[in-house]
Amino acid sequence: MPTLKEVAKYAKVSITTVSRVMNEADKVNPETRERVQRAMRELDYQPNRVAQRLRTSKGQSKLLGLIIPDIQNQFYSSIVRGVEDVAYGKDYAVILCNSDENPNKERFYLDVLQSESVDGIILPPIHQYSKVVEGLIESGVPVVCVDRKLVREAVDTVVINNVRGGYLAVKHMIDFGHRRIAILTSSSQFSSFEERLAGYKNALQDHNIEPDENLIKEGDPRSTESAYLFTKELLKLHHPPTAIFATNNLMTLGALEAVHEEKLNVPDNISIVGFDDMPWARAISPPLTVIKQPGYEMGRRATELLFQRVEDPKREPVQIIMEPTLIIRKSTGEVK
Amino acid sequence: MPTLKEVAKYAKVSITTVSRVMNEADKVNPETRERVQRAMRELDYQPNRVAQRLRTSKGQSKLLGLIIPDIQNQFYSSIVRGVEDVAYGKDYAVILCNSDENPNKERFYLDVLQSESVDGIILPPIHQYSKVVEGLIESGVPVVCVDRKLVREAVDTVVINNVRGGYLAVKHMIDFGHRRIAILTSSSQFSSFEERLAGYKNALQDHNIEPDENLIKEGDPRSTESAYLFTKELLKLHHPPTAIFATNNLMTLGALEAVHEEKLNVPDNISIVGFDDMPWARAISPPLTVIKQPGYEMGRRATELLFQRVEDPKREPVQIIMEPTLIIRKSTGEVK
DNA sequence: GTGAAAGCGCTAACAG
DNA sequence: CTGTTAGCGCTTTCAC
Repeated sequence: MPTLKEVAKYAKVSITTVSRVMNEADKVNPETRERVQRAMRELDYQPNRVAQRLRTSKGQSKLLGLIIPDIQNQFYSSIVRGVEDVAYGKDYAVILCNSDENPNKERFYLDVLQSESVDGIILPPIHQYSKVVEGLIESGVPVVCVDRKLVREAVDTVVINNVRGGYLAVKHMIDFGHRRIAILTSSSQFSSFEERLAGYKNALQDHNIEPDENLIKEGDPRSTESAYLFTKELLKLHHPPTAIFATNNLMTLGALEAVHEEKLNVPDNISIVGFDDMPWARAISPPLTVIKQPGYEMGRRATELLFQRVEDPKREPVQIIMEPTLIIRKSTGEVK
Repeated sequence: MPTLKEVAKYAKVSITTVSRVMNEADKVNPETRERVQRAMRELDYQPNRVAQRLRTSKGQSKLLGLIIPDIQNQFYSSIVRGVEDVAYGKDYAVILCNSDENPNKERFYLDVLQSESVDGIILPPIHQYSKVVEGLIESGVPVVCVDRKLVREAVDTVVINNVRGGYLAVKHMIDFGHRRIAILTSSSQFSSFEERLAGYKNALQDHNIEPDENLIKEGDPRSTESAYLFTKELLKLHHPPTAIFATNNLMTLGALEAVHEEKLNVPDNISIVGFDDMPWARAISPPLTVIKQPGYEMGRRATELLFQRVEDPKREPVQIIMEPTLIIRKSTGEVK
C-alpha cells in the first residue's frame, strides 16, 4: 500500500500538503490540490488508519467497540445491525465482542478496545454496578449503555420501558380472562429482566390477582433449554397455568417446544406471549403474540448518542427510553 | 493509560527492556524481569495495540476482519460466533462488517480492513470472480472464503457440499412419494444457491422426474417477503406442488408464513424442507425437517485456516468441504 | 543482559 | 499557501 510519502513524491509536494488536502483543513492552492488528488487516485492511495489513530488523540479513530452478550441471540443481532448502519454512514468500522455475560470477558474486551483507541464503546453492561465500566467513563472514554442500564445516572443510555413491556403482556392475558399466568424470566441480575418481572407483578396486583411463586420461574435467559424444562414443570403442576409469558426470544422458543411436545393446542389449551418480535414469530402457526422491542432502532440511537458524545465530550448524559409494543397475533385467546 | 515509557521509568529500566519482558524474546535478567512485571502490574499497564500494529509489519495486529452479507441472517450469526470464539482464544478481536451483498460496500470494507492492518480477512465473497478479493490475496493479505467460493482455486476455503444438501432434501421428499416438488432459491449469482439447485435437479433426474420450470422460483435470498410471494403463487398453481424446498432460513420463513396463511396443514397438505437448522426449527409445530449446515463450525474452521496462513503465508491453500445433514422432523410426510 | 536510536505513517505546531 | 520538524507508543537493529 502506498504511503503519504510516496504520494508526496509522486505529486512533487511535501507530505504535509498531501495530508492537508486529505483533511480539508487549511486552504490548499487549487492547482496543487488537483495534482495531489490525481496522485492519490493514480497510486490508489488509502490513508493508513493505524497511523492516523496513533497520531490523533481522540475522536478520529473511525473505530468503535460493541460488546454484546451473544450475537446468536437475535435481539442483539438487531442492535448490532443498527449500530453498524449508523457507523457505516460515518465511515466507521466496528469491533464486535461477545461477552457471554462473563465479567472477565467483558473486562478483557474493554481493555482491548481501549488499547485499540476506539472512539467509543457501546454495551449492555453485565452488572448494574460496574467498577470497570464506570472507570472507563471517568477516564473519558465515550460509553453508551444499550438495553441495560448502569445504576450510576451519568451515562448515555438507550433502553426500553421494560416494566411497561411486562405489564402490557400480562394485562393482555388478564383481559382474556387468564388468572394463572406463569412467567419465564432471568434470575435477578439484569435490570431488564427485573423490570419485566416488576411489570408482571404490577399487572397482577392491579387486577387483584395474588402472585403465585410456583408460576415464577427464574433461570438463565440465554438458555432455551432451561425455559423448556421450566415449562415442562409448569405444565405438570396440579394447577397448571393457562398462560405463559416468556421474557425473551430464547425462552419463548423453549416454552413453545415444551408446549408442542405436550400436544397442547395454542391458544386453546394455553396462551403464550413472547418478548421480541423475531422474524419467525409471524411465520409460525399460530403466529405469536409478542412484546416487540425496537432492537435495530435502539442500536441506531445508541450509536448516534455515541457520536454526539465524541463530538462534545461534556454534553449532559441522556437517557432514551423507548416504548415496547404489544403485537397481538393468534397465540393468545380466551381462557377456557 | 500508562505507556511503555512510564513503566520503564517506574521500573528504572529502559523502554527496550520493558518491551523485552513483554515479548518474551531475549532473556532478561530474572530480577529485572520481576521488577518490570511488578511495575506493569502496579501501573495497570496495557500495551497500546495501535502502536504495536503500526510498528510491526505483519501478523501481529491481533485484529481480523470479517465481512458477511447480513448479521441478521442467523446462519451468518453462527459463523460470526465461530470466528469470534477462535479469535478470542488467541487474544484477537474482530471487526465485523455487513456488505448487504453490495459490491461497493464490500470494497469499502475491504479497504478499511486493509487500512487497519488486520492480520487477515474472512468472507463469503459476493462474486465468484472478484478482482478486488483476488487483488487482495495477490498483495499478500491472508484471506479465507467461507460459505461461498471463488472460482480461482488458490484460496483457503470452507464451504459445505451444497449439491449434496439439495440432493438430500429432495431425495427425502421423493422417498415420501412427492413428484411435484418446488424449490425456492436465489437467482444465480452465489455459488451456494446454484449448487443447491443443481442438487435438486440431480435428485429429480435420478428418479425420472421431469423438472417443471413453474416450480423453480429464483429470487432474493435475503428476502423473506419474496419467498412468501413465490409460495403464494405456487399454491395457486393449477397443479400446485405437494412439497417445497426452501434453500435458506429466510426463505423458509416466507414459505411457512404463506402456507399457514392459506390454512394448509403441514405435512398433510404440503411438505416442507428448510435449509439451516435454526433454533426455531425444532420449536415450531410441526418441527421442521431441515438440511443442517454447521455454520458455527465453519466459522471456527475458517478462522483456524486463517491463523495457519498468518503463521505460514506460503502454505498450500486448502479447501474444506463440510457435509450437510438431513434432519428429519415432522414437516415432511407421505404425499396424499 | 541492557540501552540508545531509528522509524512505522501520519498530524500538528511552527516557520517561512 | 507550503515545507520542516517533532513526536504518537512501540519494536528492532546495533552497540556497549
